[in-house]
Formats: sequence, C-alpha cells, structure tokens
Amino acid sequence: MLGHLYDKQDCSAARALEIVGERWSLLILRDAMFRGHTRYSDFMKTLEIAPNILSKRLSGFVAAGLMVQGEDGAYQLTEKGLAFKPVIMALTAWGDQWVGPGPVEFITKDTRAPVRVELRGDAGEVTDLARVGVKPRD
Amino acid sequence: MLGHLYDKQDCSAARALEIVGERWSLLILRDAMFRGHTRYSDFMKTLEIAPNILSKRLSGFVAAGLMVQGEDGAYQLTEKGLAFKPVIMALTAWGDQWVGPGPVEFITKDTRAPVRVELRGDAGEVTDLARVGVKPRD
DNA sequence: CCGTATCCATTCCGATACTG
DNA sequence: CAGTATCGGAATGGATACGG
Repeated sequence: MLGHLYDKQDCSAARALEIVGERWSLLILRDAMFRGHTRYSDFMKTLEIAPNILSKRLSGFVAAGLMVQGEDGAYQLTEKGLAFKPVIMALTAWGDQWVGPGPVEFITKDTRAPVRVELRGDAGEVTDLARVGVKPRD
Repeated sequence: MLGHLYDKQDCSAARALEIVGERWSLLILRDAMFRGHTRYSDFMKTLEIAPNILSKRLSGFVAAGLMVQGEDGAYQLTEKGLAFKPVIMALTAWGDQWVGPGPVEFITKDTRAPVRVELRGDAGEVTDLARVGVKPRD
C-alpha cells in the first residue's frame, strides 16, 4: 500500500489509489478476479513479478481487506475485493479500444451473455461520456 | 509511461497500465477530466506533486495521445483521454463505498441528473458483480 | 512445493534550486 | 509562469538462499 502519499487529496479516487496504486497491484487483482488465481504460485506463473514484490502485494491486500488468506494459504477475494471488478473492466475496455485489441471479453458465468461497463442515469438511460461531470461541492 | 514492463501480459488492461500505471497518472487525469484543469500550474495547485514528475507525466500523456498541447501551452484531453472517464468513475465509486465516503458525485452537465458506472448486458439488463467473468479464449 | 527473507543493482520519486 | 537539472532516498527488480 502507498500509505498516505495522496493524503491531501480529499477524494475517493485518491484514497482508493493508496490501496491499489502501486505497480502490479491491478494486474494481481485482475488475475484473482478473472483468472481464478488464489495461490502465490498462480500469480508467479502469469505475472513476471519479483517474488518479494508479490509477497508484499498479497499481504497488503489482506491487510487492506481485499483478500483473506485461508488456512491452506489460498488468497480469496472478499466482497470488498470483488467490488473492484468494474474498475478492471473499464480499464480493460479502454485498453482494448484505444491501445490495442486484446482477447478479453466479459460475460456472465451462467448464460455467457456479454457484459459491459456503461454510464447510466437513475432511470437507466445511457449517458454519453462528454456529458458527465462532477457535482459541485456545496 | 512505464514502457514495456508489462509486455508479456497479452492483455488490454496491462497495455493500458503501461500508459497510465505510474504514480500520479490517474489523479492528473481525474483533474483534467473532472476539474477542468488544462495548465501546468492548475495541476501543481491541486496535486502536491514534484514539478519534474508533473512535467514527465504531462509530456507522457501527450506522447501517448491522451492529451494535446495547444500553442498557448494548455493541455487538452483528446477523445482517447476523455474515453478514460469510466475508469476514474469506477475507481472513485469503489473508494467511496469501500474506503470512505468522499464529496464526489457524478452528474450530467446539462440536466444535473446522477450518473453511475454499471455492468449491463446486451439487452440493457443490470448484471451482478459476482456473475461476471471473462470469455475463455478459443 | 509454497512462500518468505536478504542482498544488491537499477529505476523511480521527491525536494530544491535554477533558467528562460 | 512553465518548466529543467540535480541529487539523495525510496521503491522496485532479479537472483538466490532459507524455512515449513
């Protein structure tokens, strides 16, 4: 974890990045969420990461409550960790469209129907990117 | 930019992170997208970032096509840069729910109606987090 | 085999000083 | 105002050795 590097940023994004903003963090979460990795060695196989760094990241995720480590040593995502899925999906979709196509498509596990990240309003209407801003603080 | 650190990862998310995966990158994009920052000094005011790092990040974004620099020196987001909005929104929403509430709500600029990041299928149906996976490669 | 700890080289980052 | 140069320190990467 980055700790309090972004502490002066009164912003949810900054606080999120204190937990997942280090190198390799997002790729580890991607593999945990979408490749079903749970073991230290699973991540070592797909990520060309230094062993000490992987160890540090996994411990950090446990400390931050994104993962729990079972008695057998397996790292399981918590609800907090699983809730991070849309971030990975949005990042993947952006890379897919603007950097270069990849082999990844998101689907439901049961019906296998495609699923995408979208911007929607209260009534469920799709909202164009350019129209979206932040609500000014009072 | 990180260059080719994640090169072996045949994945859109990894390629995206080579462009936006360094420290401060996402916060700079946040300020460009949601606070309307365009000048070097704008970012210096809200981000407690070292000047050399900010310089490097902004140049990197221009090199990567996320921003263009006008003759007056202002940094403007391109379509590629604007398309990154859902990632910041998803990250903010996660931080808001799981790390601590922030003052940020997303709305449309015209009607001021709330907008959120959602997972939807082809028919527009909302899809639960836990049901989403990736389509296996052929 | 799973995972951790250590050593060292390299890269990255932060603070400050400086230039046009 | 908009950056660039420099330098010390922190984070990272790679190899290897260690403990269960």
